[in-house]
Amino acid sequence: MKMKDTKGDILNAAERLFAARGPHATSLRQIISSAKVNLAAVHYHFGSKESLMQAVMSRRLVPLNAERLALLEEQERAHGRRVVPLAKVLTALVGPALRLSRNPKKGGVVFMQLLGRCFMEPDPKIQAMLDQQLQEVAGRFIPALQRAVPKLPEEDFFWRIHFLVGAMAHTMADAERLRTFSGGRCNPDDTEAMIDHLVNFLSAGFKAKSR
Amino acid sequence: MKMKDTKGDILNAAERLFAARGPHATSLRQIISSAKVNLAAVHYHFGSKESLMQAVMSRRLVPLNAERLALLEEQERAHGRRVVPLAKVLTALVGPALRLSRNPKKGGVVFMQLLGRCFMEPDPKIQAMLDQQLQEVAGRFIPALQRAVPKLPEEDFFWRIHFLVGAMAHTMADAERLRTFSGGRCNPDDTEAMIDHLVNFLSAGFKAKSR
DNA sequence: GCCTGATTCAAACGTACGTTTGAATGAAGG
DNA sequence: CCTTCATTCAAACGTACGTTTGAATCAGGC
Repeated sequence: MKMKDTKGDILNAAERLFAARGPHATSLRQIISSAKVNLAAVHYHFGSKESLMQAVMSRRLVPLNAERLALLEEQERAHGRRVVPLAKVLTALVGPALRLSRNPKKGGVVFMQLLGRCFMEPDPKIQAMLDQQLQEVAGRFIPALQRAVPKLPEEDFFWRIHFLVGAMAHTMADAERLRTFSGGRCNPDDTEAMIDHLVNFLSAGFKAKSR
Repeated sequence: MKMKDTKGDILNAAERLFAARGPHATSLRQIISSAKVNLAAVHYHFGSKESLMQAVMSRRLVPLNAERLALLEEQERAHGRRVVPLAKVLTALVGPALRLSRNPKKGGVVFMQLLGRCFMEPDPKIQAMLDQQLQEVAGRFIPALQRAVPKLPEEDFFWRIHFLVGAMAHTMADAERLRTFSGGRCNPDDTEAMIDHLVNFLSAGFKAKSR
């Protein structure tokens, strides 16, 4: 009855270390030392460091993106033929990602940080992987957002999507920094407050008059 | 009359490669090969890879931050005892950084990208360096921003600073991505338009009613 | 009890890294 | 001309990396 879950142990250790130091700055030897498994086990189970990274991301991203799409569909169902309000769409998009920090079974704050970092990662391999994972989400959310701000010129609209991604990624990657920076006035552990602040900020930004 | 500027060549090559692949993923050998200098020259002139990185950043950041402070002071002088409007403060903060891309003598889009990446860098050494370089700017701009939105509760205020940093950093690090993502509708080469879009977005976000 | 296939393991592979060394080079001063 | 000092250079240092290998271990089926 050993039941040692080598594969899962590697995934968990890799997730934690990738998030803390970045994928490039994390070595396989650090991972296997933390997971207490043999070095060759990584290549046996995953094939390469790059495939391991992909597995780390997929494990969490697939359900996360499914949740985003489900929330959006729920809103669209609830609103029938009417347009889903901007704040509802934004909440369906950023809520599941930020809420990760409240769910240790899904990686908790650790994976949230890793996901935030990946948005900023220069490595084209990681970029391609992320783009692929986000393709469906983008395809569904962009039209929904556009319907929510129908009078906004397309150029403004895409700039604001860009700012949205930046604000969201930075919040995911480094919410903890805000605690000290704000002198304790902000508490990143209060996830729902964090979501409200972000959605509130983004909503106002999206609704700004174009110039 | 050789006049070869080894030190400058290294700085330029390092800046370009650090920005393109990230400091951690760039090796000294890639840098010296691009700069066409000897490997030992890096340690002769800079001492270590880390010091080189610091030199790369300081060369641009010192004048950049000076420009930010000068613009802010100019606004404060122009407005006398009245409060400097939010958009003016934001422009003084993000304008000089985004305008880098128009000034090849100051590193152009290359350094802008590197600076954006550094905000997201996990490496504590880089974080400490950035914090130190930004200390004076933060100390001057935060009160100015706070005066510009005096009715905003402090908790909201600091969250929005956080979102501001994320949107700005992402815009600096990856404005080019928006060109393809928007299907050509957005043109990151038009720096002044980029600044307007960002300031417009951030202003609306900062002015949003607290909930 | 042995065979089979999946898993674990210690050891080594070749490569690339940041850094150091010590000699060669080159211009300036006496 | 010789010394001096800063700079450049080729070569090597030791270390760490991702990956591969082949044998050891283990479980379950016949």
